[in-house]
Amino acid sequence: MAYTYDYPRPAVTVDCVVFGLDPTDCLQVLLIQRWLDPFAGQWALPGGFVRHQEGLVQAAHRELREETGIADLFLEQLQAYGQPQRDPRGHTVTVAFYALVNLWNYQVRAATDAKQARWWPMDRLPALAFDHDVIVQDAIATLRTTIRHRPIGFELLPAKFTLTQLQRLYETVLARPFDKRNFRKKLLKLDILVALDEKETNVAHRAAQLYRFDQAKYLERQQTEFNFDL
Amino acid sequence: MAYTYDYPRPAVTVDCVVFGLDPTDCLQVLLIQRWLDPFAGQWALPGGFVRHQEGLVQAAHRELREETGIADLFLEQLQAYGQPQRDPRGHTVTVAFYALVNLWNYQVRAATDAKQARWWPMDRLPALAFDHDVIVQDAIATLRTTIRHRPIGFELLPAKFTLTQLQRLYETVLARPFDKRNFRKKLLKLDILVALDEKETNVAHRAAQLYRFDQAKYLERQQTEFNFDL
DNA sequence: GCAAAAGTGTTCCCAGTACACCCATGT
DNA sequence: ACATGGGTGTACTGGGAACACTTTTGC
Repeated sequence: MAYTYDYPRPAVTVDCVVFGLDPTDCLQVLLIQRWLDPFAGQWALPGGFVRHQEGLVQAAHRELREETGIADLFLEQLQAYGQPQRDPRGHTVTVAFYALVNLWNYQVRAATDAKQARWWPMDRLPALAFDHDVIVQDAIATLRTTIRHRPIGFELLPAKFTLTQLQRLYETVLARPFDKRNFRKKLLKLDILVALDEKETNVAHRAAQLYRFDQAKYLERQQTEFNFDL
Repeated sequence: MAYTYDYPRPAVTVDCVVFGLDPTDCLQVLLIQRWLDPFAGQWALPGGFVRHQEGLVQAAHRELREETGIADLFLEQLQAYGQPQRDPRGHTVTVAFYALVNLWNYQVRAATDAKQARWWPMDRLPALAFDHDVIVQDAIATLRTTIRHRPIGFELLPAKFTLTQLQRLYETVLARPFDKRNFRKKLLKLDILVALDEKETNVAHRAAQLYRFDQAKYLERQQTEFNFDL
């Protein structure tokens, strides 16, 4: 089968920078090991060619499902990369996405996947294929700005979480410490968290209050010129 | 001539949302009228197909030069749009850019261009071809956030400008009033503007001090955790 | 001299920051 | 009883917001 066009066309791919928060509070990126040339054996972002009549977001979700088994995750476009030399096979434009997953659900799955997918700590990534190192750096920068302005951090945590978990998440992503009292004051005043009738269990210290993020409340506040801004 | 591939490929285009500031302080968008189907006769964003081995930014600049005569302008990627139905001719992915020009230079040029390019006031755009209305709305949203965090507003003004012009620019883009004294205080304290040895001339009122934006100073400040944030 | 915009300082308030101790739970 | 993290309040400070009059220029 062949497909013919009047003018040359670049290939179009999608690539995903998937972030997950380790139980030890280290931000991880999901990579897959390439089988085929170019860059056989090297690590790369999960992704692949956009199919005929397939949307970009749809393609990103499909590739993630196929290559890592992950479905139903937060996924948003980063930007397109189109330097003509970025792929040695020929002119290829890739649309990069960044995604956030709750590692409490997916931790085992990806590690044992047949396609050799693995989580790597953000600050100790291996050499990456193509221009994927640039894409990862851009994704980290975007994650850092976005997490300060929109409540996407919750995507990295389980549905029920403690304020300390949330604080550590912000400290990890932004690589800077927060004052415990000020952090709690700020977040509770935003009035987008709901205290559950539940506490931590089986911890060797005072059990912490569990909270959940209230999307509906956030959307209300959203209207009335309110800003998240951590 | 024909080009053949093993798998179908979407076409790849670029589209540019070019903003200019009218002398009457109205934000304008540059549109071109289409000659050919689909959407013949309708207004659309300047743009077109990415050529073989051509970078995305390069393609955007080329199309702008060809279709509107504008060169050397601020241009940054917005995002890619790839809904399969967005182009009736077939699966087409477009990478959208937004651009800023100083209308004091380009005002006449675009209006008299052979390809029927025209500036339209942002709030009274005609119906647009493809999904270009969505792209324009996204570009406006991005412009509004970006102009508050990075000093890109100066791209819309002549090299020498008054503080009142700058204030009106922000008021126009953000569609909200600023207090004159507070605005000046804030901007001058940032220390990225340089007062010139020059004043306005031929105005029927007290002549205003002219300033220019000092890119070098901005880059210095940039390092030392300083934020623009208007 | 009048119309039109330039230019300039002070007060108030809120939000961010810094900071230290007691409490609950499991071992 | 002890180790571990959970949970809480206050004082200070700096930046944003509100606000009105004098100055300069061309006509």
